[in-house]
Amino acid sequence: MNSQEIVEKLRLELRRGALPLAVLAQLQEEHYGYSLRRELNQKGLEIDEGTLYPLLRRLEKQGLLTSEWRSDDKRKKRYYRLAELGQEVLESLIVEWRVLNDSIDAVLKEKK
Amino acid sequence: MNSQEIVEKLRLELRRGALPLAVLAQLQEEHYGYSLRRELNQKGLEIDEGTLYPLLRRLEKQGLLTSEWRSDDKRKKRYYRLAELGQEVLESLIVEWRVLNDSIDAVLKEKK
DNA sequence: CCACATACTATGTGATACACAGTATAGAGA
DNA sequence: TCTCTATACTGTGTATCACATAGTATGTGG
Repeated sequence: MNSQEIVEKLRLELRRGALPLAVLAQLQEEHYGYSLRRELNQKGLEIDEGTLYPLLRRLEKQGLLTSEWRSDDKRKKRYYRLAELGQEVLESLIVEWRVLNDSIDAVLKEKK
Repeated sequence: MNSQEIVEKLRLELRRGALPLAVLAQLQEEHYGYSLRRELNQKGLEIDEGTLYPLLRRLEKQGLLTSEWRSDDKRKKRYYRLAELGQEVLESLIVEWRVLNDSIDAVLKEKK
């Protein structure tokens, strides 16, 4: 395994944990899977379909999201938005994110 | 599963990806496992022994760290420090960390 | 009419943090 | 001396989850 591959793998791990946070935060506005993916992509968070859809189902199963099949134009889409529980969880997660950031900053500050 | 448990699980996932980054960054100074753990704990990054030691071995196996058994005082300890490859990887990871931060900030900024 | 974007589903795999348990030494206080 | 705690590391099993890959199906522009 070369250095490039190692970095790539660590990069994936790094993003992995941040995905639920990003998804929850983004779903303060209603989105369907595809538009959510586009939105996150634009903000620099590439997320595979095979990652996003199961994640959405998982978060819904946990009661953090609600969803609804609708056909606004012609196609049927599953629209997701943050549930009340999701809002609470999101707020806690944001706090955790800040804490984590401070910790990492503390480690990086020393020598960098 | 209640809201508390969900948050806790997501929190773990969040930190998970950041651990290699923190470990690599901290090992710009030499440390043995125990002192490394103490150091990270102080900075707010609690890391289990069962997580840290395997992680160290993995990073060494990938050539990012070098280690050496030594008995400075009485006890024998395995001292770790960043290898040259580790330095490169660390620098890339820091860049990725900043990118991720910007992305998350972009998502959070909208409504929070 | 056909290539492409859209929109979602399904399955298998590999990586890995953590739980839990175990081994062993050193130092301090009773 | 005995025991307790901190130190220091190893080993095994499990659950979770992102990703790879493939498949289904519909709308749209040329």
